[in-house]
Amino acid sequence: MGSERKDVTERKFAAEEGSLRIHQAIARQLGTAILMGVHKPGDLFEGEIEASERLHVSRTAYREAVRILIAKGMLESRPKAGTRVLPRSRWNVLDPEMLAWMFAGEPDRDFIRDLFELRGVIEPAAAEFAARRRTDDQLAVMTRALEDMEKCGLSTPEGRAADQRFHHAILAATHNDALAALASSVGAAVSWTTTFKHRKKLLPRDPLPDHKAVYHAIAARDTAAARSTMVELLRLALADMDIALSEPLRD
Amino acid sequence: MGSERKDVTERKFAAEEGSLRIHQAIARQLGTAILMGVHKPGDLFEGEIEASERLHVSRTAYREAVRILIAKGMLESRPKAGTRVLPRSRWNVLDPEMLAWMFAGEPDRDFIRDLFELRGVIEPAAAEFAARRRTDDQLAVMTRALEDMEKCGLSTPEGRAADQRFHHAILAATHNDALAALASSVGAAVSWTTTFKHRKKLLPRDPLPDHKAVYHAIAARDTAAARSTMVELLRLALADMDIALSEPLRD
DNA sequence: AATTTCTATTTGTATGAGTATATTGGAAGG
DNA sequence: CCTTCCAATATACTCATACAAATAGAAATT
Repeated sequence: MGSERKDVTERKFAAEEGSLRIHQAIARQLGTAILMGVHKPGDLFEGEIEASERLHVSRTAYREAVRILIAKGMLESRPKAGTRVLPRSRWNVLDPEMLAWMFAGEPDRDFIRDLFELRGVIEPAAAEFAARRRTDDQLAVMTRALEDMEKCGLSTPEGRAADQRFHHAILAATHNDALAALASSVGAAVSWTTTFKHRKKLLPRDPLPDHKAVYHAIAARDTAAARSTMVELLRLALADMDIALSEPLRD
Repeated sequence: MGSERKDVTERKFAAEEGSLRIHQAIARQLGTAILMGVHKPGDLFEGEIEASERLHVSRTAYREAVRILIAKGMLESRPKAGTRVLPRSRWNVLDPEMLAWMFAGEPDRDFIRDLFELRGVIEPAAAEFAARRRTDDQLAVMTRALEDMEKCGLSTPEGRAADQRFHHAILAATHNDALAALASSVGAAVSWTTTFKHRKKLLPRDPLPDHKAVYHAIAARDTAAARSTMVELLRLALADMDIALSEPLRD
């Protein structure tokens, strides 16, 4: 009975980090380790038996975790050759789960810059499409998101969630599944913006005016204004991030 | 011994569709079924035992396949609740493997249109960044890709591969991992362009001039020209696709 | 030196038993 | 009659073990 109890606590420990299923917990653990550079591209993993024993999980659970990471382009595995980390260029860095893993740890400043640059490419165009194609329902979602932002403020989790909902709604309103798939990437960038701002304690400029300008342009189906107001919103958001100060954009 | 032999043939059959491991084959089979609408969002899958028996594979293999699809955002599974198809908005439609599955079957015209629109957003900006940041090595890759395109022509698989390499090299030359991660998506769109052209037998306008114009702009580090030539390249590519004719762009 | 064959190692697949968890229906309480 | 709570139950999840397949690398052969 003592040993049974020990097993249970060990399992709970393994799954700790957020009450995930074990394979998910292991995938996350390995995934973040890779993202943080503990395992570099080209590195060979230990064998399945050793690895699963060291992590106190069954081989089944460990293998399912590896399958997840393979599906995200981080690993490859072949009999006799073992499982090794793929080059960064093969990683699906825009995968929502992967972005969440990055977001949990200390963010890679270079990648944040990349994400922001992606935002700069995607969102103005998205705003333009949204102004042209949005339905009234989609506009209503933006309305509510903006109201929540105003009510809660960006210092609360609810307010930040509303901010993400607003940008998400714009991408959804493009009626383009490929663009909409980038919602999590854009959302991650949005999230990091406020996080950085908060960390630096530079008490925030009110971001609502920029958002409202975009909103009104989309509501009025004014494509040119939608693009330009979004560009302005991004310019201000970028200015808010100390990344813009400490590392004044390459080129 | 007879039964052993039967087992072997059955397994080989299950894995057929390209000498993949069984879990990969099942993942692909289920994935394409979902993409083709056989299983719609919200649909519940049969239980693990039934499913694995029907497919003549072990629960282990079936479960690993499901893990892959969950990692790509297509499924979700919880004890007692079963495993069900997630709404389309959750699918990672830009995942390279998923694009390959789409590409194998009859393509969804709407999604091709979406992909092309994404190209129109991404590639002009990417060309501009590439003109600014490309290294000589990266330019050399483009040079060779262009040579191969010229040598082989777009009617050969080698030529088409070279076409993709060219566009890939541009994204790589942006030095932006987030943009580079979209290479497979852009590549899929590129690939479909020539496929469609070929299918309609409208014997191809020579695409080399457009490509060379972009190339020279990037070589000369002329950002404005890089953008404008890429826009022109995309305009012509779009015009080539009968999608542009039969379904004359929404809006 | 190049080619082929062998073999040892590693992942892949199968099976069965047992656990954990969330849903659902029903009982207790309002 | 409606709401809240609880327990029964179906389902995925985890584990342990055994065996099969594949392949990288060594060894033998030409």
